[in-house]
Formats: sequence, structure tokens, C-alpha cells
Amino acid sequence: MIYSTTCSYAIRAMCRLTVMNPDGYVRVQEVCEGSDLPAYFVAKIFRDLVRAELLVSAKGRGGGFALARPAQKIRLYDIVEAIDGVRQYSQCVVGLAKCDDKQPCPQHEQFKAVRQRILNYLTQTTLDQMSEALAKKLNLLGVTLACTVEGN
Amino acid sequence: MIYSTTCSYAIRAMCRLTVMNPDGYVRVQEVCEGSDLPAYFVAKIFRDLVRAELLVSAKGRGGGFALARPAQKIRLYDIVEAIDGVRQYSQCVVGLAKCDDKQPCPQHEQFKAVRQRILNYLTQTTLDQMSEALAKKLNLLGVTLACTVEGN
DNA sequence: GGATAAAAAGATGCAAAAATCTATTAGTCG
DNA sequence: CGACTAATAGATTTTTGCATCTTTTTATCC
Repeated sequence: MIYSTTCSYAIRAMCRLTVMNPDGYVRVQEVCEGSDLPAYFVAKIFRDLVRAELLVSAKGRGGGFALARPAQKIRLYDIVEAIDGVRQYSQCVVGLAKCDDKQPCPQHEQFKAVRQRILNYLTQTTLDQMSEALAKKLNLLGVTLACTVEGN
Repeated sequence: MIYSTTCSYAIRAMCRLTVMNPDGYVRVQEVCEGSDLPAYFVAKIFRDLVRAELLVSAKGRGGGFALARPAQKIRLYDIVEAIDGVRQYSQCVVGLAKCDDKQPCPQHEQFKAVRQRILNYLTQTTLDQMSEALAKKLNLLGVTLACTVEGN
């Protein structure tokens, strides 16, 4: 609703990767299995996340994808920025072409607060927090995420 | 960002209609000219808004589209409901398939507040307010919206 | 070096959303 | 009634987003 399907995949896949192995490589296959994430498509999304420097990758045996930096330092905002772009969050909802505080569109003022709230949410939520919440949920459900590689 | 392109057209077109003639008919052509709204497409959207009983229509000379009820009684929420549906606003952002308060997805709690804020915004903003803001802006820009029909 | 394993690249397919166009229907006006 | 006007219906086209598959590149292991 506030981001695209693709972006939602990106978030979910990164959360799973983090739960599986926050410090080392995980293969796309592993990330997706047991979930309804489309593996081929996630592979493509991960490439974009590498270019955005949120992930790093390694080819060949023992390779896969890993976080480019600690999960506490990856914000939801960073992921959204890499996939959907964040321009939309600074534009006005129903804006006529040019809309700013001086030339407000209908709703400008009212929506400003909502937008700020969304932005706060995106900048203050970290991958760390999200993956922890996911781990808790999986635990409750009795699901274990497998990962071949340990540490790195 | 929180609604589709189509829905954004619907909102903008209804605002313009209201500014032009809050009490009588305006032709689709008139509503769109001077804006970047795609007239053919808006015509189609207006049909949906008639079915949703937010607009009424009249064929032939002197006809066009008019608000089905006073602008104060049309909420942003009503328009969004007619075009995009509001189901999305009660679903979770990155939810695993089934996600509710008992089986929360990562972010469930945090996003709940944001979602509530959006819903408040949608239900508390009226076409009245939006069109008034638009009128003010157009006035500042020195733009006048023409309308052939007066009253009704 | 050869076998294998994984990502990288990009071609292709498919479906939904956005946008346009044509023909029809129902009004108004003289 | 006949000319005209505007919405209605729906067929068609274009664009975009989502998803899959094939080939290539780069790495590891024996």
C-alpha cells in the first residue's frame, strides 16, 4: 500500500536472510524456500540491492548474498529507496505539477503530517528490528529457517 | 503513493468539478482542459463514480457530471473506496499470508499507528476542504476555471 | 585443469493498469 | 422530426510491473 510488491519482496527476503545468517552468505534458493517468495524474481531484486550497496554477493560454492553492513544500520528507508525510490514521499498526494509549501496543492497541509509519519516509520525502523520480529513469529509457529553456511 | 494513479485522477477531477460548479453539471472536457488530466480516461473514471453514487450525470446539451451530494458530505475515503477499494488499508504491509494481532508480521505493531493515521486522514478530509484549497491555489496562480453552465 | 556451484545479465512472457478510440444511447433545442 | 450534444459501453492499444527462463561469468573444490 505504501510500497510496491517488488519492494515488499525485497523487505521480506532481506529479513529472512538476516534471520538465517546475519553475518555470512546465504543463497537465494535458501532465502526463498519455505516461503512464497518467487526465487527467480528475488534473485533479480537482490542484484539491485547489491548495486545499492545494501547487500554484497559472492559467486561459486559457498557464495550467495550477505548484508553489506550490520542489520542495525540498514533502515527500512534504505531498502525502499533502493527499490521504489523515495521521491514519491516528498511529492504531494494529489499535487498539481509543482507543489511545495509556498504553492500547496489541495491537502498539502493535512497530508504533510501523514507523510511525515510514514517517513519517520521508514527511517526509524531497522532491518535488525524487523528480522527480530520475524524470528519471534517463526519461533511461535515452530518454523526453523535452514542455512548451510555458518558465520564467515 | 497511498493510492493508484487512477484514484489520484479521480480526486483531482472531482476537486476541479467542485470548484467549477459545486451545484450543477460540468462536462468532462471542461473539467480536464487546462490540466494534464487525460480526458478520455477521466470520462471512464466518472462512470465508475456515478455507479458509486458520488456523481450524477445528464446526457445531451446542458448535461455533464455533477456531485451527487454536497461536497461537505463526500469524504476522500469515499472516493478511494470507489476506485481503489479500502481493503488494502486493513491489510498488513509486509505481512506473511495470514497476519493479524495474534500472528503479527514483522512491523505489525509499528505500522498499525501509521495505518490508523492514514485512515483518519482519508475519513476526515472532505471534498469541500480539498476543493477550497484548490480554489485558493488557483487564485494565487491567477488561474480561472471556466464553466459554461451556471447553477442548475 | 575439469567439474561444479553460484550470481550476473538480459531476453522473453504475461497480466494488470492506464489510456485512447469508436459506436451507441439518451437527452436538448429549434 | 431532425440536428446536435454529451454520457455510456465496450473494444482496442499502450505501458508498466511482475515473473520466469536461458546463457554467461566468476568463483571454489578436487
